[in-house]
Amino acid sequence: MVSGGIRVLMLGTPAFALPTFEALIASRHQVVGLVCQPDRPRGRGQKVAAPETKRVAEAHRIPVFQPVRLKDPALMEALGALGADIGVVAAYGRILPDALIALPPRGMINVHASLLPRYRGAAPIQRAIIAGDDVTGVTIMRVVRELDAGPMLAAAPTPIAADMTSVELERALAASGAGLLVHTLGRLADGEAVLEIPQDDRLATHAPKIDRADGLIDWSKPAAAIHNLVRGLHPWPHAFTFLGAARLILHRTAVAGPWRLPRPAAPGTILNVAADDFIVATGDGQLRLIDIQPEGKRVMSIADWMAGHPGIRTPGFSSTPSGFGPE
RNA sequence: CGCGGGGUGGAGCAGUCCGGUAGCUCGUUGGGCUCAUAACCCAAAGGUCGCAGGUUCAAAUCCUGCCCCCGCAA
Repeated sequence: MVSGGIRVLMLGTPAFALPTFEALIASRHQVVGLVCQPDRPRGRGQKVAAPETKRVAEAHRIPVFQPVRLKDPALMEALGALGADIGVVAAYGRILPDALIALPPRGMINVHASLLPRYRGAAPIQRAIIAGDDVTGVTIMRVVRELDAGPMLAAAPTPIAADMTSVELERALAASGAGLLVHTLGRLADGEAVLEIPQDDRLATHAPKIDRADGLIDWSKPAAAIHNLVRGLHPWPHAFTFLGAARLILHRTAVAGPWRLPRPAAPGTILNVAADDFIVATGDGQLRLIDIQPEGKRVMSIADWMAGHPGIRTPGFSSTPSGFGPE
């Protein structure tokens, strides 16, 4: 049973890589090293923080490499000395040079958080939610030169619940991916013939990295699209809008109604403020706000916020800060 | 020393510039009204104004130091 384990080089940086990393450590295989991004200043006050995977590696006394430059002969030599049979990549965060991909004799396999060839790229989880998909998944594929384009060894679907946020979906996919990866790796290690299905490039879509600016709400879009943006960008970087000059982050919303309006309302108009109801007009349908966060404040329910802002109606929400005071 | 906002009854806020009885909305509790209600009316409870020191007859408010929360930027 303990026989047949192989030597694995892990490449992964953030939380998404953790379940896979830990599953490998717990498996019959031997993790001989971790490659992750360098410690970087993060958060307020520019404190330097270590990647999540690094802490786990240190706890298990696994050698850690945090190269700034990947095309470094000394690095190649050091990694080569580990004698890994295969490389496992999970959200490492950079494109790998050919020499590194070719370093382990059995190549490298990758855990990707989408059903390829859809959502190749950096932000497949968020993009799937923003698009309103009701199913996504994980794919195990071979690492090739082109980003996320290698032949597929295994895949598993995961449903996206109606109000799921990115952090919740990420947890589900990370767990699913870890199981699938270890299973697939086991078959490879046992010398089983694993079918490698080429991706149909014609069906490929891209999931570019998320940017803060992606969070700016366009109220002329349908309520459902805005709701999807809010949960797709939760917990980072969050969807936001402006009320007067103040920036407001939307944490939780719901598609409301649709109520019939006595007359058409401009997108961003505050339609209804009741005891526990706050409805905003969009380009198509209405959006209910549930939890918000004013700039400089902590997250609060819309009811709490209304308690301190009685009678808020105008000027409604907009995509740019306006100088006019709401009261 | 990256930039900035904030800490005031349980919650959200005003008051701070220009020191002088601590206020608003919501919630809670009791009562009333109502067929009824998250609605309305009346009343009550509930606060060391983040912490420490200083100035002053007097500090939420001015001065000094510190702690905590958050947005932006990375």
